[in-house]
Amino acid sequence: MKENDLLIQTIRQRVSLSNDEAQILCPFFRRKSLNKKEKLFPNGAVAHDVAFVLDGVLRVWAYDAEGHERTLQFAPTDWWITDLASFIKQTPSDWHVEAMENTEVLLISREDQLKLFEILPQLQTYFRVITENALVAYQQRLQEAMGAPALERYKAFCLKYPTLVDRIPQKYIASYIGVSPEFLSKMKSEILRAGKKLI
Amino acid sequence: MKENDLLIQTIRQRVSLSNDEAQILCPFFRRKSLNKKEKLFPNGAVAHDVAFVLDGVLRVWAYDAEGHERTLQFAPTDWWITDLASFIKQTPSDWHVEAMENTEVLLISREDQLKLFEILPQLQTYFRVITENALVAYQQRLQEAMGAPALERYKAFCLKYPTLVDRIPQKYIASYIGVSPEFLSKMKSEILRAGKKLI
DNA sequence: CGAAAATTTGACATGACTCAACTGGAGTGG
DNA sequence: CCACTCCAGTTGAGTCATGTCAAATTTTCG
Repeated sequence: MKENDLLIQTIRQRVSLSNDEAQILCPFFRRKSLNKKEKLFPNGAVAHDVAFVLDGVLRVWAYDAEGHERTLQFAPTDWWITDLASFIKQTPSDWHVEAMENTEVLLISREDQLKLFEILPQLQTYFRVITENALVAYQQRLQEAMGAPALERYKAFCLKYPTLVDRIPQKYIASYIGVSPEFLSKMKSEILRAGKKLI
Repeated sequence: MKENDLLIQTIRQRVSLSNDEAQILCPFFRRKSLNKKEKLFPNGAVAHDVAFVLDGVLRVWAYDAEGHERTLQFAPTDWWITDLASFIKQTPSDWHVEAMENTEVLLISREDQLKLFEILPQLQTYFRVITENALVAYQQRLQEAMGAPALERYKAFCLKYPTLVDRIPQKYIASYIGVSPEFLSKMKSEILRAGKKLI
């Protein structure tokens, strides 16, 4: 049960959960290992599960109208991730959920998640709260995407994902903040040339 | 209680609610009228309440880095709206929630909402589900904002808010899709000139 | 009817993209 | 341990989508 410690601990940051309740919860989750570049589910399949990252990094992405990769989200340790639209409606997915490194996750299916909400009401509270917070984060990011210049969006990324900035290839950061890899490179060299500190 | 019918009916589209339960729920809501241009709460105050629109239209907006208005969301009849970040944390608000017409709403405070979740668990389910759906909508919109040209975003707006397209001033649509009012005007005349149908 | 607001239009400016060439590491196999 | 390849990153020239500013026009509404 060692591997579930992180999960329990993370949930307990938001709602109370007795040891007995934790024992009820654990069997609902399955552990899975993904190799670098491996996907959580095949292209176009239904996202049956939501993943809780134990170690490694996952990334959700899709091609845009011009055929470029656009990254919706990164998920390092103790983040939840899936194709939410596919997961909540159990319809074919539009997004790829892909490991950027060898990654360990815990999985729970939508069906089991809804069962769990019946058995442990505070789990529904937990997911309601993290969904509310995620919604706020997307609102802010949309505001940035529409109103802030690319350099500001890069700074915001560096603040939000400090552990990833020097860990993942830069082109994926570009695809997250919504600029071409070339332009991100130019912005960075501009920062250096001006001798400015980023934050 | 006539005025609460729309609320009950809207909730019943997602979760079951007996007549007795509906009677429990109603007293938690207060009715309020807003005049055109009136705000739901003063600039910078805490968003104590979330609003359910009975009639009229509300709009959530803020100034971006360059001092332009950016519209996050419109809420016509039977939509929920507030400054979510302020509402869930009960911290001072960054966004303005403003009536675009004379508008009737039902309000419930965060405190009462959380109480209600204890009394009627399916209400928590209801809000979890609509929050999940809102999150998916923001993910799609972010993907559009980053990857799709302005004309596509305008078309998407017309599909999402068909009742608003010819009801609200065009400059607010521009501030929602993230372009200048001038550029939206130019796109529209381009569509006409080309004789193309929008959808 | 008249004033204020919204929209349109045009000339010009610019941030960000494309394409192509080049540089530099990281891994691999001989 | 070298040579080769492959990907990521950099740089530059040219282009395009969208923004800015200002003026003209239309619509809204008191």
